[in-house]
Amino acid sequence: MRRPSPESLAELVVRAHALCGHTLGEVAAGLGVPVPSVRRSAKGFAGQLLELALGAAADAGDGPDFPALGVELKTIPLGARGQPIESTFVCAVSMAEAGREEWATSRLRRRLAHVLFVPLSSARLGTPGERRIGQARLWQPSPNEEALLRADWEDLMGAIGAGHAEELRAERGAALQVRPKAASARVRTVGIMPDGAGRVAPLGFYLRARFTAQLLAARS
DNA sequence: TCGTGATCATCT
DNA sequence: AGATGATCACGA
Repeated sequence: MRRPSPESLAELVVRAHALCGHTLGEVAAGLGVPVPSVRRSAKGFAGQLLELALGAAADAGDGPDFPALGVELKTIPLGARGQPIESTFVCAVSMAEAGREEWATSRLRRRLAHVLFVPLSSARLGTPGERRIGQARLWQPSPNEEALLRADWEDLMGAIGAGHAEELRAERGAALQVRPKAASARVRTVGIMPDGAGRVAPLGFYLRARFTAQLLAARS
């Protein structure tokens, strides 16, 4: 089912471009993978199918999806007008270590160092199998983009590290935002309260749709 | 249980 | 309509 790993960036891009114009149903059939019939239960299906199709590592774990290339894979749902319509999950916030982590070695910076964005029609426009893949784009943050991400990251992690995670709203941040990221709203994990360690709701970093729209529009 | 893959459901 | 907060599936 899973294709072999690409040996170069060029090979990865060729493979991604070969998928352009095809539906998830077509790709799944080629790999012998069943397509979920219930949309509500199909969250994550697009990303996982493309991992198989492009030969991402089976257990990337904390590392990039393509370890040999240092590249991360992200799918981007597009609305009828071709614009991203959802934010993009990047990684979990290290709730317990928010005060000690540094930008240069941060999980978020590592994950966004080199990304293959694969746009595809939104799940809201059809069944999972009908979703159509678009033109992939390999991206690395420009100095400007990195400065923007860093400023947001330092602001948000600063607040979390100071014990203000519970007061953070999704409105905070220009390119990034933090939002709940858990199986349910009742989940708690070890984090930082104003007076020390405590139990807090886990958060995740997301790229705002208007930020991904800009980077997809920029010329390679 | 947590992190990664995301989208859903609802409120404004 | 767009964004926020909540939720679903899966593997280690």
